[in-house]
Amino acid sequence: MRYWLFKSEPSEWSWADQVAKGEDGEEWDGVRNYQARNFMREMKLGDLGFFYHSQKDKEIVGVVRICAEAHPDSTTDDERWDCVDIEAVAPMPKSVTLADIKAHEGLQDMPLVKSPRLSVQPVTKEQWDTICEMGRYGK
DNA sequence: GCCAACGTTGGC
DNA sequence: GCCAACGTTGGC
Repeated sequence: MRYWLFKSEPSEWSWADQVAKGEDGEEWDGVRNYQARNFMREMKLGDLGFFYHSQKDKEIVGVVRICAEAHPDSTTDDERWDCVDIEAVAPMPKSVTLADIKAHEGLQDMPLVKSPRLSVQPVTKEQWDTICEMGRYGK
């Protein structure tokens, strides 16, 4: 099982939009970046991810699960682009802000901090556990 | 195949 | 709203 982070601008696609989709999930489409695509190709059914709001909020607001592995992006005919489907699992009881992450020992190496523009990123088990604790995301 | 130009993203 | 960083595109 691996962990990931999905970044979205809330005005484009927010956590509320994701939750509204329920168990059907939604394509994480529109990604036109090779690194991000490659990460999506590595994702397995059941992997978990953080849902991050960029721009105004800059915080992790919820947890999602991969509910379909990589398949062609339906928003383009360009066969280079694949995407996965994700479904909302639960909100973060306490959202974890970018400032929190930057201030926290051991989290400064996250791509979120180092490569803020990468829209899909891997998260290590240690980082995952730390952030869950910060967000009071329980077992 | 290189590299300059351009567009986009996202933090501040 | 600005600007820096980065990735992609396209001309050569």
